[in-house]
Amino acid sequence: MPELPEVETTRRGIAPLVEGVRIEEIIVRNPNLRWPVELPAEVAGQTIERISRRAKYLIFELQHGSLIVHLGMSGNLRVVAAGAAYRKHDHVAWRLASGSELRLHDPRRFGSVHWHAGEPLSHWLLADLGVEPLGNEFNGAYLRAQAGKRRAPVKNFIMDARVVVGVGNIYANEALFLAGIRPSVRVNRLSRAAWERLAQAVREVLLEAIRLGGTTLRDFVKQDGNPGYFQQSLNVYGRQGEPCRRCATLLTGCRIGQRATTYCRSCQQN
DNA sequence: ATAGTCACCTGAGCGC
DNA sequence: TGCGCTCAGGTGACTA
Repeated sequence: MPELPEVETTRRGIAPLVEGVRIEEIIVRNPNLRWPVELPAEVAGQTIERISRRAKYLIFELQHGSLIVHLGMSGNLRVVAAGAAYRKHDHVAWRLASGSELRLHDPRRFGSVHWHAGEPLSHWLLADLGVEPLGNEFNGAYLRAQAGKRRAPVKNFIMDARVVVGVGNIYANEALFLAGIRPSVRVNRLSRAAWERLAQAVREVLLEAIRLGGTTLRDFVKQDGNPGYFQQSLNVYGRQGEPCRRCATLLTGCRIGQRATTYCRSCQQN
């Protein structure tokens, strides 16, 4: 489900409800997520000092280490009253001293929960990640340098987490539309100006999606149970065969890197 | 090193 | 109503 805006929306939603609160107990109802959930007993009793984000990972910074949570394709985190009935696919629950419970709900179980005693960014899942798209190092020159002599389609490249993190299938399609770049173009064929437009478009689309609370396609809900509203702003994703909002040309669909791809053959010519 | 493919899992939607 | 098929917001591991 979640790309960077949905993860950030989740972080902002739960932060005021969990920061500074002690974890009384962690209940692992089903450890069979993407990786087995194995949490040492010492996690209970610690206070959540801060919840931060790196890429699509949420980092619960505790007193003596971190919980690193990924929501996979279908995960969400919500804070509910302690004792509320479990729903199907509520796999992990944090019983909090505030009397609430934080719950990880993830039908497809592509999400994960890791305990890491050291510096969180040194965890193997986080160690080799590329730059944050909303950070200072991310710009056209950086993308161009990273592309080097590579020949991957630009859509694959922009979704490569070793280059830049947080850009999933929805926002890759949307950013390429905003930048006027065809998703299939090989990265060694893009001009300086195109890279600059793309960096700007990625930043713009992510910020706007965060502002609107993310994109709700099927089941994403914010921590308060409400959906995000960015789906109403989608220009191309999921709109194959429908008219381009800018020029009314019918949008073209194809698959790039096994993922559904939609673009306007008129507006996106590089 | 890079590009492309596969796998993990459940649920929704569609055609028949 | 049911069956079988396809597809879905991610990403590590594998193959050439």
